[in-house]
Amino acid sequence: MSEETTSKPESKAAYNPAEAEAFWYEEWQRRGYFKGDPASAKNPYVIVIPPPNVTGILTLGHVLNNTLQDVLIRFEKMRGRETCWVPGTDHAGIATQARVEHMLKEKEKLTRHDLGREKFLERVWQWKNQYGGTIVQQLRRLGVACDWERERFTLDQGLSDAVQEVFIRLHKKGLIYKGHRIINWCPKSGTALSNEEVNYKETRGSLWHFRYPLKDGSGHIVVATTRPETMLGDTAVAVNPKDERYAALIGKLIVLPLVGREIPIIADEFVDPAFGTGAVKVTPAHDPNDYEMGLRHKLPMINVMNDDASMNEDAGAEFQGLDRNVCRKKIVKMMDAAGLLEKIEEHTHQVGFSERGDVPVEPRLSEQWFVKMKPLAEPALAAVEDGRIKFHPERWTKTYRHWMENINDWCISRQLWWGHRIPAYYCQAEGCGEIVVDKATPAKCPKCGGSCFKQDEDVLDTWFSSWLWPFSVMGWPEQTAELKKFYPTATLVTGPDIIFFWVARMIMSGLEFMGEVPFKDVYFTSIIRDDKGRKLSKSLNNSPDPLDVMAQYGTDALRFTIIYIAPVGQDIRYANEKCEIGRNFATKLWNVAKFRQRFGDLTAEWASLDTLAAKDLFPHDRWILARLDAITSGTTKALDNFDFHQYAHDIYEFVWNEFCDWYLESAKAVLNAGDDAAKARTLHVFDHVFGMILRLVQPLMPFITEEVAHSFGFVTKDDSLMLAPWPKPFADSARERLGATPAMAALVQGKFAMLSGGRNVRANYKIAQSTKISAIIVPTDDQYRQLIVDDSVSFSALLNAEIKIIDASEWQSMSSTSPATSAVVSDAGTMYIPLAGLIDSVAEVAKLKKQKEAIIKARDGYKNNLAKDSFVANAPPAVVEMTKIKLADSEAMLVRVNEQIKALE
RNA sequence: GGGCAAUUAGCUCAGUUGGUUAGAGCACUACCUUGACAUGGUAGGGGUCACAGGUUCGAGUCCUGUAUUGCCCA
Repeated sequence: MSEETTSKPESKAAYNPAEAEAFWYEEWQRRGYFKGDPASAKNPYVIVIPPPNVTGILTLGHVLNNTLQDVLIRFEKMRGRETCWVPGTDHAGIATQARVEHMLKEKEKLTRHDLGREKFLERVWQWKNQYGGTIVQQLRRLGVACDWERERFTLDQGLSDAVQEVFIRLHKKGLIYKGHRIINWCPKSGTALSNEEVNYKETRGSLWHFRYPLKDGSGHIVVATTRPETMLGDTAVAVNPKDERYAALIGKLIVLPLVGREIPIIADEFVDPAFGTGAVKVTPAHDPNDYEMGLRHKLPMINVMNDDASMNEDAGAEFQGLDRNVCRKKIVKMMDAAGLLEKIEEHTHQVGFSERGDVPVEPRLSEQWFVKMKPLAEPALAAVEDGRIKFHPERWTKTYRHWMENINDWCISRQLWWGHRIPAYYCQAEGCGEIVVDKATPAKCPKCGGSCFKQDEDVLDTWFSSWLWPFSVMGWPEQTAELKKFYPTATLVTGPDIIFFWVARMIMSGLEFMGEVPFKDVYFTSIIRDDKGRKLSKSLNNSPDPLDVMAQYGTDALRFTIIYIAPVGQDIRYANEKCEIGRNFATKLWNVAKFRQRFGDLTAEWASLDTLAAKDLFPHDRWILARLDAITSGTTKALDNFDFHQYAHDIYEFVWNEFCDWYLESAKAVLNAGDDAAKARTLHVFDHVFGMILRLVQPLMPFITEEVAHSFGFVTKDDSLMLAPWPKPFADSARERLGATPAMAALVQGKFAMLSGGRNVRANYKIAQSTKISAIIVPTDDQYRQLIVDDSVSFSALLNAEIKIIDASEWQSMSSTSPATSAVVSDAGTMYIPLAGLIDSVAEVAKLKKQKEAIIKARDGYKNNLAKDSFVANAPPAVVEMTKIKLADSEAMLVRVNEQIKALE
């Protein structure tokens, strides 16, 4: 360790996150703490990272997602599991290719076609090697415990082998096929897309009503369309067979305007008589529904567009070469001129946009490779339905089920160069047309014996490699030690936006190729928005750079904050200023350390409480131990249930509002005033609780906890908090021996309430905190009496008061002669604070009367309940019992309040 | 059109299988630089839990409907 990071906290004014972060991350890595050992005998706990795009830079989404994974890994490591978190990136076909193409155009005025495939790919690899590591470097800044030696890239040799193997196996099984289908074409990227890569957006457009003249001259039929340019590819007009308006026209021919083609009027159930005119033009090569109709009615399918969405020669000489939008305007103009434009309606409809290009996709008929999904989907759906895989929050199973039950075949070919090239080879012999799917160019055509082959030009969808990620990163198809030990993985943490793209498909491929689910739990993260609820985006400039945030507030602060503010299953509203929560919390921990530093070295046996028993301890000691016990159970349960929000809140509340506000201040009094034995026992309890707090916080704030643990000797120099065992709740016997029971904790809390009441009096009468007051306490019963007596050192200090503990009869005789007092009536007893000359009787009476009203209201509630037979009969006995106690307590308190009111009036 | 969520303090959110007088952070008010911490402390103000019905001894919590908002799918 360096001088800087081992220096004692007291030597620094404030915690310096940057130093600790840089030092410890290196150190953890150097010591090999992130490595997962497949030879370990321990029960494995494995996560594969959702591989970020190699083009990506760190966003808040990554911060959230990876912090969650890191919390789980660190938590499970402390619980004794053999943890392994496999990192990596994906090659992001379209995005990366577009990036490099853009760069080439800007800098060298070249297109990829100018360079040719091979040279272009060289340039992409060059780019990848230079810039592609950005995000994984940035991830390290976040402190993630990834096993970097296992870092993978989807275009690595091993992963590419897996892709090939899978393609060949599925093809052999008949689950991969090549066919003509209507696909979503992205004119900007120049490639086919899968259905999942299309986002539907509500778009204001027009509904054009065109008159299509009947061939026999008997009139016309009016069709409505949102895409006039596609009329050039129309091969029919369809009406609903039940639609009486058109019954007589079915079977007649139409002369397609501007084109002159004769097309039939057909009847098809699909047509909605209520939409538009009830008659629709049918363009089978440019619309999925029309395509289906085309198949049913054996219509010709005429593709009228080029790859860039300009019109092709089949659109007719007059339109060839026009962009689809230009063509649209021209068609409308010409139809209008011909008197065939009946009307134009405003029309809002859903238009599919390319996820990548953000331009409207063009549905068109095209020959592509597809995966047949139904046979893969069925077992994948079953795995989630029967609980082999659990989704958190559970409701996402519905989304999953709906998609799985309505699944379409997956278009996997992309007209790109950057990616896994499809392992299909076409026999070039004249008239043969054989396609061979294999790992390498075949030597001989099985059909014609020819030896000249050409490999398919296209590459595979990036998700076609990502869906193998949980096992391809472990070396599949080789049967490696990693695969045996680490598959299936434990938990997947990802965003619900890729449930179809990735999660569902990984489940399919895991079951298909490994025969086992790829993970057991899937935690779906929240989506991060800005504080106004808008999505984070570059164009809105509302997307903070996490590196800046970490520099400003500290990595631990950002990690803590993002988990702390993440609502359960809802979107996160993020603003940089919220990181103050995490920063302040880190500072709080740091200051606890600074405080503790003043009282010497760590208690040697801090980790064990075996030498302590209730009789040695102050009530406030027993209280903090009881609270630690509860918080240990609570945080463990929260993490077991992926309730990260609960975990962060529990630990925050405990540290701040219980440990610091009450325990530390109580202990301070003993440490400043008590005897040596009491001081030693207090430090023992303090150190135990603080040590356990550091362990409980470690998964969430690994840097500051490690730093503090080392500076105090909670861990030895060569050890780490990362390797410390996760705290366990007390055994029943220990809880009893220490007297650290929930019942005890409740009594001590009653004492604290009395103290708050006393402080309230001080505040109301503006008595300076430095002014010592006196307080006469009449405890409610012996239990409270003993407790206040035992804690009198801290009690006096916390109120800065000289206290006198007496019983009710003593007070009776005292009160007649003593000066006016302010009274605090609480569960623990009544505290009288003499305020000679200061007392404001009117205000005192008002305060007491307000309290009286509240007590009466509560008491009546209890009374009414108990008066009802139905309540006593139906409510659980424990509730009835508690109500009786509350009734008795409130009546007793009412008596005390009344007495005091009487005394003042 | 179908589905999923959400609606609790000025703002952002908790609130476990229905059971004490509904909580936290931020913001707000007053006081306080006290030997851990002003990135702080103490005390305090602030909510008819979206609305309307219903079930129940008891509803923020369960059911039905309505309104508003967001997301997903077609």
